Amino acid sequence: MSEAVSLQTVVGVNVFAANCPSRSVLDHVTSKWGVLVIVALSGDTLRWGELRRSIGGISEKMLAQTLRVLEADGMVLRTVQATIPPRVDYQLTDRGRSLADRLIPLVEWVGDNAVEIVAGRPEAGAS
Amino acid sequence: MSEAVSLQTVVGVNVFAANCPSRSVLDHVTSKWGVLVIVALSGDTLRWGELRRSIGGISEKMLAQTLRVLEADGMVLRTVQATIPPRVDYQLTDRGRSLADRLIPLVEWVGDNAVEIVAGRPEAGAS
DNA sequence: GAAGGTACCCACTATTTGGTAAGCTACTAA
DNA sequence: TTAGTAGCTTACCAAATAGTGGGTACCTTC
Repeated sequence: MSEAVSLQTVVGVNVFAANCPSRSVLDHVTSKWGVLVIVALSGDTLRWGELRRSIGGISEKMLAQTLRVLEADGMVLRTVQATIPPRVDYQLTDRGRSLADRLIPLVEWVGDNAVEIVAGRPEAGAS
Repeated sequence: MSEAVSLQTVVGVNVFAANCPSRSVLDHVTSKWGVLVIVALSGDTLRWGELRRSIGGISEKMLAQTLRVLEADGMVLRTVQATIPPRVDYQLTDRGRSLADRLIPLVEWVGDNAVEIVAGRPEAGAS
């Protein structure tokens, strides 16, 4: 059990504790849409509409909600230009970029292994 | 936009496409309890009860459900010994271990940054 | 004989998450 | 005049997720 224990010891807070506030952070950074938003912004600054179009299947509601959470956690910076039509830019903060460095390998892993994993799943109604 | 585009190009499938099957894999590996189970098992094999006790706050139902999903995706291996009382061991497969290699840096990042992030959040009911 | 441990499953309920569709402001183009 | 654009917000509803409490089987300990 050496490794798992050392993990809990090394980090400042214990993610394995039920009431640890880090749990909320973990939930945000591993949320369904949060991951994709962070990775999408890892390339460069995107406008609202660009973000919406680049993340297939996201609804406006979910995009807005996800961006608000990520902004509150200091991962994403929102810049409004009061022009007509309005222009709103989203970019990663330093913190967001350091998070993206951890998320990109994960997303790449999913991309590399997804086909195999899906193909290997037992069928739901197998006899 | 070079980086974000190259990310989509490099991986075999496009995680940004709405109907891509990789989305389900992404959902599983970033699920609330899935992350903690994988990381907990990264140290070594654990029994059902050990797993339950080491992940604070998880219910039996959620642990069972999470383990079934991870087993179906080939991340976790379940070994039953038909002794009395029954003994069931859970361990990572090779695939699970390679996933853990991507998840541990993320969880460590959360552990290192959680305090700062939580402290910096705007207060909900600020005047 | 009652209680406890192990590793679950099942039904029911509650909470959270997510989707759909509409509306909003202020403009421009047809 | 109507439609369209940009970037949202709100209300309503469906679905997924999560918790509770019970039951199971078989044995050991009190």
